[in-house]
This record gives sequence, C-alpha cells and structure tokens, in this order.
Amino acid sequence: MDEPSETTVRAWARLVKASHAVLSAVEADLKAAGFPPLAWYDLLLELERVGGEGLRPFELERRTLLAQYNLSRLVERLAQAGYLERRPCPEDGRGSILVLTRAGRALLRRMWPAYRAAIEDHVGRRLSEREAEQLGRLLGKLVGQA
Amino acid sequence: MDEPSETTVRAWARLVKASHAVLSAVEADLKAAGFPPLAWYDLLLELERVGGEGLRPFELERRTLLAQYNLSRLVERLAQAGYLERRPCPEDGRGSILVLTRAGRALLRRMWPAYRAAIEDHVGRRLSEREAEQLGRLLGKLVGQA
DNA sequence: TCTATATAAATGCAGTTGCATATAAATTCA
DNA sequence: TGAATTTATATGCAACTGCATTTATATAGA
Repeated sequence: MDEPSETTVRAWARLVKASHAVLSAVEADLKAAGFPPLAWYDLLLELERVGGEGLRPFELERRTLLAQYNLSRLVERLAQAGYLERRPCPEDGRGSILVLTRAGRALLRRMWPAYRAAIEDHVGRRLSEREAEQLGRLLGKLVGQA
Repeated sequence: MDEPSETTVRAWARLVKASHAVLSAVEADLKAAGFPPLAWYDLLLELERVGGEGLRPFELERRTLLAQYNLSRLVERLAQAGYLERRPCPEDGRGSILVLTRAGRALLRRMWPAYRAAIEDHVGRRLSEREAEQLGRLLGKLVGQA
C-alpha cells in the first residue's frame, strides 16, 4: 500500500512548513541574541548529558541524526572554538572521545535562557499543555518513539 | 512569560528530530528514484496550482518560505533545467512571471508516485487516520493556520 | 518634476553541506 | 598469521546557503 490519504498528505505538508517556520524562527532568535546555531547547542547538550566520560563521534552521530561528515566538521568547529576537547581513545585507535569543556558548559548555560524563550514563543505560546503533549506524542510515533 | 513547560520542550525536541528524520528519509527516497529534491517539487507545484497565469518570484517566496536569494537561485536552476519559463512582467519592469512548462508539469506527474509512496511510508504508515488529522491540526497551529 | 525612498530580483563572497573517497585502525576468516 | 573486509573518522571538491550589496524599477514627497 503506497497511497497516503488526503489527511496524511496534509499532515506531511504541514510538517514541512511548520518545522521549517518554527526552526528558522528559533534559529533567528538565537542568532539575534548573538549565539551560535542550534546544532552547536544540541551537540554540546548531548555531551553534557553523559558527563565527564564523553562520547565517541559515532555515538553522537546516532543521537543527533547528523551525517558522518557533517558531524566530523561540526566537531572540528566546536573544538576550534574551545567548547569541546578531543581526547585519544585508548580502546580504539581510530576514534576519539569528545568531552565538553568548561567553556562549553558555560555556553550551554548562557544560551538556555534565550533558547527556552524562543521555544516558548514559537511553540509553547501557540499550544495548550494538552496539545503540546499530543504533538510530542504524535511526532514521537514518526520516529519510532513509543 | 518565557518559561516553556517540560511538555513544550519535549514537543519542540521531537519536532526537530522527527521533521529532520522524516524529511531526510523522503528526500533520500526521491533521490534514490532518480528525482530532484523536494524543493523543486514544491516550487513547481505552486506554479501548477495557479495554472497558466504564473506567479511572481516574490509571491512564491511567501508560499514556499524560501529566502529571497535562495528562491532566486532555485528559480534559476529550474529555468535552466527547462521546468519553468521566466516571462517579463508587463506591469512591473523589475519582475518576471514564472510559468510552469510542459516539461515541468511532466516532472510533477512522474515524481508524484514516488513522492506519495515516500509520504505513506514515512508518515501515513506510522499514524492512524485520526492521528494524522490531529498532527496536521496541531502543526497548523504552530504556523497560525486554523 | 526631481529627488528620496522602497520594493523586486540578482549576485559576489564566504561559510556549510553532500558526495565520494581517503586514511587508518579493528575485525574476520582462510 | 596475514590478506580481505568492515568500521571510525577525515577531507577534496562541487553544489548550496546566508549575508551583504548591487541593479533596476516603482512609488512617495518636496
């Protein structure tokens, strides 16, 4: 079966439009506040979540959905900017271990107020609590999350 | 008020992940079938919707949410590929009128089966009819529709 | 009418992405 | 063990994007 219903097509069309609109709006707010792009935050946040032990690039790749080459270069820029450190990996000579630096943690802390304001402005403000819950659940189904 | 609820933040996070995942998957399917990117389809579809009278670039800009320079270059590529025609605009010497060509219409027709299969595969298959309807409605609220 | 401003579209340049491939270490298996 | 394969990461190059600015025309105001 490869015939989406009218309803499915509309949901798809709105997913394209709405995600584009909301993402750009949040990106724009962050930039206007003088901060780096969302992708930087996302990657650093994953590193923060695992604490001091750090993560391998290929693990980050899965978590962030970034393409391998894309991640490789983002990591390069973040390391360049001093927000993360690349340590050699003792168990695997090919890889490295990425660890958040103090500056990286500080960036996350400084960005969050602007970021959360943008989220509230472009998402929270437009949905009731119940709707936000539904939206999260439905989007989760699209990527196989419960 | 700029404090999003936990629920809002989760909805946001899933919007980022799910839209990225689903968009890339659909793009990948189209490319695998030998077709140009989604953006080409979207733009040509807008032209088809208005029929023979065509659209001005600035009108397309609003409909597609593309940035001005971005649209300008996409139009250039599409004209280059023969999918649309740029006619001078009699009412406004600065602008042009973009009209779908026969080849453009043919591309839309050839792409649609692959496109709709991808939509069904990555969206329709994962949601009930009722859920798809809800998702469309909720996403619509994010961009001020309905 | 003539100048100032606003709007439509294009473009040079720098930064980013995608693709293909390279490099290098790990793993498999004959 | 050693050659073949797989996995982890990086990179050259071409295409694409964003930003700032340019070009051209239209509109507004003195």
